[in-house]
Amino acid sequence: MAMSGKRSPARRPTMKDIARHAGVSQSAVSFALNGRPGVSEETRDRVRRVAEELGWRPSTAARALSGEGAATVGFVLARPADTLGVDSFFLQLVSGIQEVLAERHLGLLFQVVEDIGDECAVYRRWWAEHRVDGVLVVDPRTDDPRPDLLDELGLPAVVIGGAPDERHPGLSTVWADDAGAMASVVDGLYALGHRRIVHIAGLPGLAHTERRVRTLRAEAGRRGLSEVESVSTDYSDAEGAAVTCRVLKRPAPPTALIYDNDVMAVAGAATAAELGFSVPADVSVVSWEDSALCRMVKPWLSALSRDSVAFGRTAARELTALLDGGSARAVRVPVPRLVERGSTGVARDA
Amino acid sequence: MAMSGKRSPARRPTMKDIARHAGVSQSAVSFALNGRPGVSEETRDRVRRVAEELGWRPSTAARALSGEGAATVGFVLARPADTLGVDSFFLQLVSGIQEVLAERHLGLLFQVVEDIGDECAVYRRWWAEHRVDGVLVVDPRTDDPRPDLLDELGLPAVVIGGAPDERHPGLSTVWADDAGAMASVVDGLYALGHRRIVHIAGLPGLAHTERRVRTLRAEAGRRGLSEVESVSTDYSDAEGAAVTCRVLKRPAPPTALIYDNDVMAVAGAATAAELGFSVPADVSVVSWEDSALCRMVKPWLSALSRDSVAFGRTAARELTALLDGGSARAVRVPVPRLVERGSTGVARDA
DNA sequence: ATTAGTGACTAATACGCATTAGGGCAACTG
DNA sequence: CAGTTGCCCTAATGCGTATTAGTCACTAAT
Repeated sequence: MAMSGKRSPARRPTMKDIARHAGVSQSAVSFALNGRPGVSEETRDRVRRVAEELGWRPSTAARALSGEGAATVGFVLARPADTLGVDSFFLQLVSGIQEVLAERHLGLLFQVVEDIGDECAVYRRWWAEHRVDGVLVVDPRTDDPRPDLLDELGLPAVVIGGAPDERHPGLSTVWADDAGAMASVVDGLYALGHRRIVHIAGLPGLAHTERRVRTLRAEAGRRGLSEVESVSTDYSDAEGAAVTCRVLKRPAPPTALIYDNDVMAVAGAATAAELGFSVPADVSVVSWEDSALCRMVKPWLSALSRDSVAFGRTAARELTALLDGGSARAVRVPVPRLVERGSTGVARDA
Repeated sequence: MAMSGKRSPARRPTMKDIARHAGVSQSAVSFALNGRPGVSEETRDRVRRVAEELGWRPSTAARALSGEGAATVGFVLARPADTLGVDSFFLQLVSGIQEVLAERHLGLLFQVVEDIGDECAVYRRWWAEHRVDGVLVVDPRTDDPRPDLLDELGLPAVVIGGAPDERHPGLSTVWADDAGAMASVVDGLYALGHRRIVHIAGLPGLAHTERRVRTLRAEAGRRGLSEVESVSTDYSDAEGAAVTCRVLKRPAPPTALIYDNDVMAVAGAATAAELGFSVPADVSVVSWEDSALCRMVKPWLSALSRDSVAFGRTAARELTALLDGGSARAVRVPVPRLVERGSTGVARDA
C-alpha cells in the first residue's frame, strides 16, 4: 500500500544498518568509524568492513547538525556577469583549491554575485544556514568590509591576494609580493632604457592594484622619472585597448606599457600595432599575468608568470589549517617571475 | 568554567529562540514560517516579524536531515588541471546557472576532477553524503556512464549539451542544435566557393563533437565534396596550431577551416599567417565559440555566437523544475548564430 | 443536550550522527 | 573477599527542523 509504483532509488545506508549487520549498537559503530576508543580492534575492523560493503558514507547533514561542521568551504566571486570573460586565473585558482579540499573530502560551495555588498550578504546567509565552515576571499580591497564581517561572524577565512592585515588577526592571508615584482619589472625596463612608462592598472579599489601603483610611483620617484604613471581600468580588453590608444597618441608616447592582466595586454599590443607602433621596437609590452593568451599573438608577450594552481593549493591549505584549529598566518608565495618573450626590448630613443 | 576566553561568535538563532520570543511552540513557528495551515494569520505575522528581527535562517543541515533535501546543486568539471586554460564558456555558464539558483537560495557545489571516472565517484559520494539534490552534467559523451549512474542513484540531473536520450527518461537535457549550425556554416562556406574544408574538432568522445563531425560528413556527401574532413584535437591552442600547420602544408590545402573553439581558432589563424597564408584571402577561418578572444586578433574572427549565460540559466531552470517534481524534458536552445567578421571570405580558387 | 466538527495550538517523534552517561564483566589491589 | 580499576559495549540525549498525533475551547448540527 505505502509503496507506490515509483522507482525506488537505492536507499542510503545509515549507521543503523551497519549496526544491525555487524550485530552491535549504533554507538559502537560511531566509535569504530571515527577512531574513538571504546571498541576492540576486532570489532572496529568488522564494522569497517561492513560499512565498506554497504557503501556507507556519513550524511554531511547529520554531521553538520551534531556540531561537526558542514565539511564545506565557500568561495564567492563578486563580478558582474559580463566581466568574467577570458580569465584563466580563477579557474586555475579553483582547480588548485580543489586538489587540497578533495583530499579531505571538503566540498566547495561556489557563488558568483554582482558586487561586494551581495558577497557580504552571501557570507551572512551561509553562516546563518550553517552551510560552510570557512571561506576563501578574493580580490581584497583597500577599504574592505569583509574582514570585519567575517570576524563578527567568527567564520574562518583566508584572504587571497591581500597584504597581511594586523587589524584582523583571525584571518589568514596568502599573498604575492606585488611590490617586489613591480620594482623588478621597472628595474628591467629602466635598464633597457625606458623612461616613459605607463602602467595600465586594474580596478582601482583592489589592494594589489594599489600596491602596484604605489610601488611604481615610488620607483619612478627614486629614479627621478616624471613621465611614469598608472591608469586604472576595469580589466576588460575594451578599456585596455582604449587606454593604449590614448597614451600612444600623445606627443611623447610611452616606450613601455605594463598591463595588469593578459587580456588587456593582448588587446593593447594589437592596438599598438594598429596605430603603427611596432612591438617591441617602438613600444615594449609586459603582461602581469601569463597564460596561453600571451602566446597567441605575435610577438609573444613577455609576462609575469605565477603558478595560480599552486596559489590555490596554498590558500586551501591555510584554510584547512585554520579549520583544524590552527592560528592565522600570513603566507607569502614566490614573487612572480618575468618570462622574457618577444614583446620587450631596448627603448627606441635609448 | 565552561566558557573559555575565546571570542564568542554570535550564536545562530534557531526556531526555539523564535518560539520563545513569540510565546508559541516550535511547531507553531514551523507552521508559520512554512506557510502551513495550523496558525492564525495574526500569529503567523508575529512569528515572521520575530524571525526577521532575529535574523533567522533555516539551518540547511537540519532541513536536509528532516528530508527536505540539501538545497544544493552539484556541478562537476572533469578536466585535467592544466587543460582549463583560457575558456570563457564555463565561467559564463556557471554565472548563468547561479542567477537562477540564487533566486531560490540554492547553493552550487562545485568540483574539478581529473576524469569522468572521478566524476562518477563524486556523484556517488555526494549522493551518499546527502549533499546535493541534483546535478548539472556537462560534456556528455557518446558512450557515457553518467546517465546510468544518475538513474541508479535517482539523482535528478540535467545534461548540458547532450542530445535528447530516450533511454534515460529521467534526465532533462538542454542542448543546441549543432547539426543545424554545422549545416548552415557549410552552406555559407559552400556558397563562398569553398570546396576543401577542414573541421578542427574537439575531443572525439564528446557528443556534440560527434554530432558536428557526422553532420559535416553528411553535408559533404550530399554535395559530393571529397576533400572535407574532421580532425580531432584536445581543444588546446597547441593542437589547434599543429593541425592547422599540417593541413595547410598539403599540396592542396583547405580553403576553409572550422575550429571547434575560440582558443584553437585564434592559434590556428596565427599559424596560418606564419605560414604565409593570408586570412581570409587564402584561407577562411570560423570559430565555433565567440568570445573577446575572437576580437583580439587581426582580422577579427567570424564566429558562431551563442549566449552561454542564457544557456546556463536555462539549464538551471530545468533542474529546479525537476527538483520541484516536474518531469524531465529536452529543451533546445537557439541555434548559434554565425557572426560574420573579417576572417571569412570568397575562396581563392573560386 | 450530547455529539460531531473545526480552528489554533502544543507535545512528541523522526531524521543520522556524535557524545555522554552508564552497565556488565574480568582482572587487579589491598 | 569487597573494592577498585579498565575494557567493551549499550542506552539515552542533543543538534534544528518538519511532521504527525494529540489537546483544548468553542461552534454547528442532531
